[in-house]
Amino acid sequence: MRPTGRPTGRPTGRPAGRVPVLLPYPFPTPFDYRVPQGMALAPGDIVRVPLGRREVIGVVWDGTADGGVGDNRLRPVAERLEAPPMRQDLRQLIDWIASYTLAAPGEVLAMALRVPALAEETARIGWQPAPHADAARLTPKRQAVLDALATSSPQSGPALAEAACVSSGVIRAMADAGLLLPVALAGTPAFAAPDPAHPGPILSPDQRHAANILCEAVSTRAFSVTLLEGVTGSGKTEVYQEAIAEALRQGRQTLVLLPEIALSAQGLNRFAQRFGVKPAVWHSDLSPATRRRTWRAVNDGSAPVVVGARSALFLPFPDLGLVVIDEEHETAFKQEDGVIYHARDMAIVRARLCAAPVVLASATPSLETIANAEAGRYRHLILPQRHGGAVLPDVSLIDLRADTPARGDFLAPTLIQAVTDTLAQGEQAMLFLNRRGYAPLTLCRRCGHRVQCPNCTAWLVEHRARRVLTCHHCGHSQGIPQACPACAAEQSLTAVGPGVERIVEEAARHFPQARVLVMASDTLTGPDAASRAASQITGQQVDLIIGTQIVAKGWHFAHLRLVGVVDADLGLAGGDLRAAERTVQLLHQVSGRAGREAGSPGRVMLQSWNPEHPVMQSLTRHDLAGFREREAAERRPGHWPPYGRLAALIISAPEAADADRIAAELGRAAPHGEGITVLGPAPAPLAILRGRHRRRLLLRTRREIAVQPLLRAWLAAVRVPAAVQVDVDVDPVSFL
DNA sequence: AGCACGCCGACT
DNA sequence: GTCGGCGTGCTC
Repeated sequence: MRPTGRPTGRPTGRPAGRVPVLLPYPFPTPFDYRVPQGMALAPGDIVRVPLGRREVIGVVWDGTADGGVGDNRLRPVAERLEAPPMRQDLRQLIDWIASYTLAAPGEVLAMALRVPALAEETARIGWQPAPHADAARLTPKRQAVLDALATSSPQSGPALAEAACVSSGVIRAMADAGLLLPVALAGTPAFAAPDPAHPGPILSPDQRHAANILCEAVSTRAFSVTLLEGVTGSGKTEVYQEAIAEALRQGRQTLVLLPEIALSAQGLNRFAQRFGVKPAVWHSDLSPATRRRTWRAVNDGSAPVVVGARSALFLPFPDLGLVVIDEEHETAFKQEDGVIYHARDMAIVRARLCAAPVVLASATPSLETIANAEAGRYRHLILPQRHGGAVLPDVSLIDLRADTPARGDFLAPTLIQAVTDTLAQGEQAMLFLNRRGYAPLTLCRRCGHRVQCPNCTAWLVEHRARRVLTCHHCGHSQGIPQACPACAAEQSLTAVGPGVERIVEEAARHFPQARVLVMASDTLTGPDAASRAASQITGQQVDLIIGTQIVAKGWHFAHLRLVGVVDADLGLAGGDLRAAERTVQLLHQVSGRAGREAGSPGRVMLQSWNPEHPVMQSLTRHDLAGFREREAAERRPGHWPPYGRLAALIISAPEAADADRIAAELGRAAPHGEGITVLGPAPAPLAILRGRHRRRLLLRTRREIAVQPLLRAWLAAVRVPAAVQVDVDVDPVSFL
């Protein structure tokens, strides 16, 4: 990554009375406005400006207003808002991301402004009992509300509902009936200050050594990147928490980026154990009020540590002193719609703009990060052992060709026996299958018809519990037909292949006494649901966990002894560039859930039809280094990432012919030269998505050749009609 | 992104 | 004869 074409530094000579204003819309450049007499404006100021026949919010931008529009067409800035200005590093980050991803700067700005922080803080409303309330005849629930208020000061609606164990509807009804009166509450509570001196866990010598190096990086107050690599259970979190402690001692802020689903109470509790309080959190589930409060606390520095998902990248830190990216290899950091960007890479850019050190933590670092470490661009720290004497789980393969599941089953006899034994010993087991629903394919036994999505090139997935067939790409959903839609045969449709729901059904047959918990993204919506599930598991209210890939993410389940992977080959099927890498990472992470306690090693069993595959072999031998070398050897000669650069063009249109025509034109206009290769155009693997026909082109260059100038020239050479959309994906992760 | 302008089908 | 569909184009 390197900045291309970013406006540099401050303006030198701005024409008097004219400012560039970046608007949160997909215009290619900022618009110029006239500064009215008596209004002083500086870059970063939030302003209201006329646009067409409406007024919109924008940000005074850097650089010279270029006079591309004549003075006579200039319209005046309507108002400078009182909102806190956007600081320079964030403006630079927005320009940088736009330049790198080829998105319009305004689209990137829209992400940074997608915070209700610009709105005035609304007064918080609390409730107190009306004077006559206790004289009225009350239902038990209403009485509980009054009882809760009797012993406390006025409380907000949600807090009161929780205290009285009633739903918010009861509160609302009582307010409507005049039994509760609104009062303004005092200002919002501040975020408690994490205490770096709070007694934390005792670190092993390896951890101490790594922590010291990270603390040194923090106190240097300069940009650097350190890869903290350690097998699952080696205590990476405790190590980077020491770096956070150092940033706190320095009085500077820390951003911890996590994949969304890992933002559960489990991780936050570990933070609380170290620092005495929970950190500020940032994710898509926050209520508008909490978002606003958090945004302001970050902006004024009163939230010293924020743990957040990828959008936390755009928070207004005044003094960022450390960026931690946990589970660095996670593909969830790549945003795939709208502005297509990789939050890990952009967080590194932000850190560089703030002169802050970065810690990348992972048990299975991405090949990109490994290559950066090997090239000396990143420091590389390795935690070689599991912490506290725990040993790595024993990983074995089940050869499905020899140890074949019974007819209609997906679990091999060996795995069934292992689960039975584990449960008999009062310990927990987990079955992992990275596929939601009941069955991925519904097939007519009579005519062979496969039930397809009407909008996408994809089979509909049966969700038996919800009694629907649904598309995992566009969300289309329909009832399960009684007869075959093609040949009208009755009772001929049959479910083919397993999803987690079907494994649940099978588990109920084999392990009838087990208390089963299903963990899938459609059963656990949001960090709160994930937290509840985790506490059920740690509280041993569950014997058998059946889950999709969300079970892989950083959980710590002390009593989990056995992990069975139902279909270890699943991720290898697509055969794209990163299929093997992703499979190793995912299965290694899942395996890491087993037996993290000292003295009780866990077991992992991988069901595979192809146990000789290098991926399977490296997993059983815990030989990630060997796998990386093999993978590097395959990618290096062809200049595939990380030894070269990739960018994808995705052409989509409602009519296949339009997509084909533009794809062909782009193919003819493709850049060429030494070290530049263009593959395609070809139909995308998801040839139709949400009713749009899709074609792909892939640009590959040697590492020293930046793709952005090539892409800009390429796109400028082809006129694209409005019906056709061309999306640019720099550093693609997904090849669908 | 909005919002207008503009050119062809079914309604009071 | 108008209301309204959304295709194309513009907004400093």
